[in-house]
Amino acid sequence: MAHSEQPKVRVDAYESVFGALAHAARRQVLLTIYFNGGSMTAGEIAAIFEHAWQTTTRHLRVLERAGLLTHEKRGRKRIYRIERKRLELVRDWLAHFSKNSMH
Amino acid sequence: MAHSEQPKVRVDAYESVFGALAHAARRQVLLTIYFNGGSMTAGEIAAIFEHAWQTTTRHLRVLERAGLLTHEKRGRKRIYRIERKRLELVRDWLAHFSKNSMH
DNA sequence: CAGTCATTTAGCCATTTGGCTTAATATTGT
DNA sequence: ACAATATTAAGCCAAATGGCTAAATGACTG
Repeated sequence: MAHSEQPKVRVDAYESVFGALAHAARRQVLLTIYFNGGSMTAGEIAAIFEHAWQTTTRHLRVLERAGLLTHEKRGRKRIYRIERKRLELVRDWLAHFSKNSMH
Repeated sequence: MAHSEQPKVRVDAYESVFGALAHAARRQVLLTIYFNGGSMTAGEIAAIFEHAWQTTTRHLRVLERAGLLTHEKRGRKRIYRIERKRLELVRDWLAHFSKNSMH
């Protein structure tokens, strides 16, 4: 019966999104996918880094848990897509500092 | 001779700012200071949390290193002030995802 | 089916983080 | 000077993070 579960969900959303953005490699992943048209395979993404593939896989998982990426299987490839909408959560948080309440 | 030292500075800026925002307590500090008119003493800030003061001091240090806070001594108190301008760095980063380059 | 390709999962390990407690410092009031 | 106040600094420790390597999965190819 629609008992507000929303707030906690939201809070955790901030937690996971800000957490995900806290690593340079993950920010880089988002930018790269975006400038590549919005989606890329795991392999293409991994190729932009020097560190081991598996490390990138881990970053992708973090980004996905945060809702910033989704993936879709296409044969033996996995295509990751950026969820631009999810980034708005950051913008929303920043907006608090513009509501010029009482200054 | 103005050899571009700017880029690295900028990159580290993203690193420290996003890093600082990755912890709920630190986001809370910023919001609280902001809604308190932009500045608060260390004690007032510490009072909003259940954990030990010293832990808050640590968070304040992180926020300050990131340029999101500055402080000023006033007798035995330390007044922390939010640097709203610094938050624009986040907005700037997000802006990359609006430049509808090639989509 | 055996082999290769694309990718993830699992598990190890060093480093960082974020609590805590116990000093230390600096400023003010008596 | 002495005690009290406001606050940071230092150092300990458990937990989280982010690398790595080795193994597993799942799809395609001959």
